[in-house]
Amino acid sequence: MAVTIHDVAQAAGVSVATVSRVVSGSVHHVRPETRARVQAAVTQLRYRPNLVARGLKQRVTHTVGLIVPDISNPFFPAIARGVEDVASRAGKGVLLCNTDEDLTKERAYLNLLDTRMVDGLIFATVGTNPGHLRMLRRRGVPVVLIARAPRGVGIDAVLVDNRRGTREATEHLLRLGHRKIAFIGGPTTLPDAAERRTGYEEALAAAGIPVAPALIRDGGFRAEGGAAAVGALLDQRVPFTAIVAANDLMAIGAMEKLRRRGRRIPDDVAIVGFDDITFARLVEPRLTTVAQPKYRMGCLAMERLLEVIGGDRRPRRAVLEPKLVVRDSCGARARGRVPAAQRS
Amino acid sequence: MAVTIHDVAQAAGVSVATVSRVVSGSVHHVRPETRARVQAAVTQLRYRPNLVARGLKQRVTHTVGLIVPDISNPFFPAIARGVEDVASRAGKGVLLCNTDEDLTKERAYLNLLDTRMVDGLIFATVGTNPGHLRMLRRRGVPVVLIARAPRGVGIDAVLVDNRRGTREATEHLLRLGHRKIAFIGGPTTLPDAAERRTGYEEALAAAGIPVAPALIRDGGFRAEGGAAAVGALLDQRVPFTAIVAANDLMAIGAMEKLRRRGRRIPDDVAIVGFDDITFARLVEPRLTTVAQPKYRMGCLAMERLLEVIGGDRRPRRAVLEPKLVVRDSCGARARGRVPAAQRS
DNA sequence: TGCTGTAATGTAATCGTTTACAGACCACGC
DNA sequence: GCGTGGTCTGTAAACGATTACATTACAGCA
Repeated sequence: MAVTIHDVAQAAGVSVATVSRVVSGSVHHVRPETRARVQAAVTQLRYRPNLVARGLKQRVTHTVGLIVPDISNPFFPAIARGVEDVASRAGKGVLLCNTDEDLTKERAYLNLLDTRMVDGLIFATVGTNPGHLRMLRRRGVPVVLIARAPRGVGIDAVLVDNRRGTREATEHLLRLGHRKIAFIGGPTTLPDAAERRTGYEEALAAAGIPVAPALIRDGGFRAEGGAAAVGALLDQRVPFTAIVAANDLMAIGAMEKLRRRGRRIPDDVAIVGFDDITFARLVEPRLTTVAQPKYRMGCLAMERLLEVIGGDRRPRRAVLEPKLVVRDSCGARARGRVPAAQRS
Repeated sequence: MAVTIHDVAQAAGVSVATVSRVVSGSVHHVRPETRARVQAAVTQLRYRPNLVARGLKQRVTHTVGLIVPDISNPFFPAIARGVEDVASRAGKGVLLCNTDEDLTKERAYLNLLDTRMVDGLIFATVGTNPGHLRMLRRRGVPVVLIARAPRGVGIDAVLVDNRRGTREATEHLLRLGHRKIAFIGGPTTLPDAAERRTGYEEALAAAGIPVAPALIRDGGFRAEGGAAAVGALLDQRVPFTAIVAANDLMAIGAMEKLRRRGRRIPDDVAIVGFDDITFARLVEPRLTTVAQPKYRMGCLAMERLLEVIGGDRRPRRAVLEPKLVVRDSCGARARGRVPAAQRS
């Protein structure tokens, strides 16, 4: 059915080797006249080399795997987009895998991607337990981790400085006069959730404010979790005037809950998120948040992966600086108003 | 480096054909004893068949292409997730492609996916001009369109009833007493944008209300466009008490703008969106919207694609019913309050 | 003239599978 | 005793490319 290299060879009156040399732009010499004849046949027959066959022979499939917990989590699409943009420019395809942070699925995908002979992997997932990673490393599979990386595994990674992010967010609130700042964190088993909490604690410590366990809650990185955490805070009458949320989803969930309980933002409670997902600037009030350069992280990860595939094997990790984007949810931009903590 | 079928054959003391028969679960008979020997060798050597080689021989790559305009547009991740879930259950991989609705990119991807011998394609993109589609059809590539389908091309598709969606949204506002209802639409070149507008006009017509061109604006399906459209409406002092937006992004942009101009939602202006993206229920007030079953659409499209790949060639299109999700942005749930249009 | 080197092209092996075909073996029925 | 038919297994030819190696032709040179 499809046109093969044999058809072209026959049409041009040459051997398949010659066609291959012309088509794949090999270094070998081909007489200009022959080359022209082959090219004519190629265009006439609309020949396009079969990448599967080529992949089998050359052991390069021009395919990479992108493993995320859940593409419908708003944090990942921008990353995926960055990865795909760079990949497609380099002629590589991106196989999308959702693991739901389920170890079984993750293992299954890893095996699958191996049998598919992908050229490399980008891991933007949590469940990356070092066992897997070490195995991949041993097998020599090019891998780049993104957003999360277990300590002590010598693998390339593109990360942001989580600690610095929450530290700056907390410092911002301190500067605005807040002293009772709650923290809604992610599952503490995740390294980045732990780092974000550390940043918050560091900022408090530097300001000479003791860390109050009652002010620290787990919101599981989900909007509902953020709402629940705030609900508990209010129910237990723990006093607070500001919140640092370890991601935007929880911040938005918290805002919603605060509003239902009659608290105004930022007048009664100031809040800062983390990630800067698309909707951070669409909620009301617009959410002040620590921006992760998600798209750029995706690009960088793919660029690094291309280098690793190209043979560069000295694990490097890029740690990007997060950036505090000040909007309206913390009261800093409300010139006329005075933060709740300073009133009365 | 990698373990091949030859290694297994040697280890088990049989031919590669026998190994293949055991591994691929072919119908051929293999003596239980031999089978056991082979299986032992397989597990001992950790053999896993090379899908590239298998694909070349069987002309099946267990890969499908998913073509979307932009995965970072919040409408698509849920679709992608549905597609991927069903695909992975069927042992197929999903190659993600972003076209930005650019015809050149689209064509490039189509060629690429062809040379990669993908088993089929899911097109969740706008730029689907019938030329492409007809070519695919001619080549016999299994294709399923999702969310958008040009008329008159006999290709499988999974759609929602756009007209009905906006009609119900508009009827809902009419029932609440609104008479001056603005419509913020998408680019009218897109068939679904046109359908949504038609639904709005039908509802007005059925209520005996003339369609006022001044109330109809193009928001380009983007948040900024929604804001701009509302801004223009206000600047030109076109009176309106409610808005139907052809997607949630525009609705959210519009809400933001209304708020900045001092209009309260839903008291001064009621608003209904379309799509029910994740954030529709996170904005304040929570957005009433016409829900598209995005995840299910992804699942259905992939299920249908599997059937088409399996040989079922009679184009079928599934038209799903959208569902109006009533939240707080239209005033229907605010029992104590009276819609602005009925006040004084 | 004959030898050598190089450019241009062809032949065939290879990548790792599947599978058509053939052969070996055995039991069975006549 | 001998064909016949059924299992089981092996051999080798695909799939569609790349590429090591062989071959040819011809120019340059002694």
